[in-house]
Amino acid sequence: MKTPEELVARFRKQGYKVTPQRQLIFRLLNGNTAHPTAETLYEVAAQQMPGISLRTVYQTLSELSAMGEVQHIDLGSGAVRFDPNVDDHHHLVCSTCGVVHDVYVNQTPLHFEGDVEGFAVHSTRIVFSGECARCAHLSA
Amino acid sequence: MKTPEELVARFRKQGYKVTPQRQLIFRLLNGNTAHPTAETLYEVAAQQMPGISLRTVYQTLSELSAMGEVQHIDLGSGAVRFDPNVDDHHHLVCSTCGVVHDVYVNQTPLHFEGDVEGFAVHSTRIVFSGECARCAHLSA
DNA sequence: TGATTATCAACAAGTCATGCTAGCTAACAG
DNA sequence: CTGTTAGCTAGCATGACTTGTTGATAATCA
Repeated sequence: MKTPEELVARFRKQGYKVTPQRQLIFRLLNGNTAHPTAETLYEVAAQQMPGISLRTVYQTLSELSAMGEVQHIDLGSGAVRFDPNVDDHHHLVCSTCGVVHDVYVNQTPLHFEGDVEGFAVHSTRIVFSGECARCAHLSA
Repeated sequence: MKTPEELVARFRKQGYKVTPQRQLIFRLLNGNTAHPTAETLYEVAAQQMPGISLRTVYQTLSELSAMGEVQHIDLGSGAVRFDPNVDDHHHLVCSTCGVVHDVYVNQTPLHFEGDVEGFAVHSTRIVFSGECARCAHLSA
C-alpha cells in the first residue's frame, strides 16, 4: 500500500475528497500486519475519532480495494480481512488463535494435474493452516 | 466419498436413521464433480423428491462433513460448496462462469518464507483463478 | 463563497446458515 | 407388529456480515 501521503494525493487526483476519516483509515492501515476486518479497524478508528461510523470504514476500504491499494482476503472465517500488503504473497493462519501472517512462496507458478484443458490461470491463492508457536506453547 | 451403500451402512452403525431424503443426497453427491452449494443440491433434490426441505439438505451435508465424507470448500464466492472428493487436492476456479475443477499439485509440501518461527502447518489450500477454455472461447 | 461530496444516523435488505417449535411420519429394534 | 425415537416439514426467527437508502448536516476544494 502507498503511504498515507501518497494516498491523499491519489484520492485528490481521482476527485475524492480527503476527509479526516479517510486519512485516519490510511494511517491505521499503513504498515498494518494484523489483517484486520472492517469491524476491528472500526473499533480502533472509533477510539481515535469517536463518532466515525462503521459505514464509512466499509466505504473507504471498498475504495482502497477498488484502487488496488489493499488486498481483500477471505479466509472463510466469517468476515473479510484487509491486507495493505499488495505484493504477490500468501497466508499462514493459526487455526487456534486466528492470527494471520504474510508469507512468500518461491515455487510459483505451481504445476497441477487434472481434467482441465486450456485453463488460463491468472492468480493463485495459497492458505497454510496450522498452529502458531505461541499456541503450541500454550497448549503444551 | 464412500458409495451410497457404504454411507447407508455407516449411518446405521452410528445410530442415524437411513431415510429416503438422506439416501437421495448420498446418490446426488456420488461422483458429483460440480461442487454444488447446499442450495443447488436442494434444487436438484427437490425435482426428484418434491417436498424435501432445504433444512434437511443442510442438515445432511453437515453430517457428511462432520463424518469426513465430503469436503467443505469456501472459495469466498458467497456460499460454501461441497466436494465429495476428499483426496488431498486443490481447486481451479473460472472467474467468469464460476465453474470449479479439482486439481492435484505434486510440489507439496510447499516452502515459504516470512517472519514466522515455529509454525506447524497442518494443511494447505490452493485456489487457482483464471479463465476456463469455454469462457475464453466465448469471449474471443 | 459556493457547489459538490462525504459523513452520520437510522433503518432496511440481502445472503448464507442455523436454531427452534410443533405436529406428523417413518425408521429401526425388539 | 408395534412402540419408541428420530427425522421430516413448514414456518418463523436469529445471527453475522455487508451494502443500500434517505435526509440532514458538515466539510472539502475549486
